[in-house]
Amino acid sequence: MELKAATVSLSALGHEGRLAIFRLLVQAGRPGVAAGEIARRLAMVPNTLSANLNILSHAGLIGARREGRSIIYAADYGAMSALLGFLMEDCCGGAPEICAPLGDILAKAAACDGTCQTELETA
Amino acid sequence: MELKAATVSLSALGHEGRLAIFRLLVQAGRPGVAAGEIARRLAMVPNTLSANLNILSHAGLIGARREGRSIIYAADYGAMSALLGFLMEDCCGGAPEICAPLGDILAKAAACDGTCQTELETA
DNA sequence: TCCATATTTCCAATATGATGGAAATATGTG
DNA sequence: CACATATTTCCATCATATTGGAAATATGGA
Repeated sequence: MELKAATVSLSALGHEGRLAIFRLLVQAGRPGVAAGEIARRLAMVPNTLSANLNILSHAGLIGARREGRSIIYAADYGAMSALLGFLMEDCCGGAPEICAPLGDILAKAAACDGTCQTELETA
Repeated sequence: MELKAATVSLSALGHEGRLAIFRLLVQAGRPGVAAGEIARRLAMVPNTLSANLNILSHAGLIGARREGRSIIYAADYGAMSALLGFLMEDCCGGAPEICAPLGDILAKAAACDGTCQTELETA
């Protein structure tokens, strides 16, 4: 990933509504969530939601598929991974003790065993 | 970390110049880099740089200390860790196989043994 | 075909962010 | 104190993002 693409992704996430949408989809997993359901859960006006979904989608952070009358959105975990990797590239100038805890926390989150939420909260 | 704070951090990073600054500091490690040195390396006009450093600082992503005539900026690895953790909170709805690779990549980055750059590039 | 549901597109008003020149402040030096 | 260096603040301009109402499009069902 290069700088420009990362900028697009981060600025897409740098918006309260879009970040809420993205997190909802990250937590929802592969099945994803229909646009209408997102609007209901986050209390968003349909057109605003649509614009924001479009921005996230254009940034590559989420994907969409049609299912009957609904359009289902889902997080793109590969894009998310690339983005986080980019942020941590050459992290801390080779001093492991600085950024090791960072990896620890994230490894726990990736374990996805149900305990990761509380462990993250306390971190 | 709550939604609003994460939004501030992400939108601070969602800008080409600021993201370049932040990565430079993340790679520089704890010693940090003087403002003037950042300006030189990234070819930025002093006042624009100052404004952007201020935004990153206000978002908590970087810290500053004065050293003689210079002001030295350094990445705040704790804030970075909290931000990445927030993005991955309750990741993927409990399906480890989806976001496990994400943790793998980041664990490698956190290892900081000098090989992490190439490993990240290929990921 | 007609209607209901789901989502997007169009549009205009408003707000927020980015930029750089010039001046101001702070520190160190002779 | 006078001067050079380092960085910030002030300010005005310009560009971009956000918003929601209303209309348009797409799908499925009677």
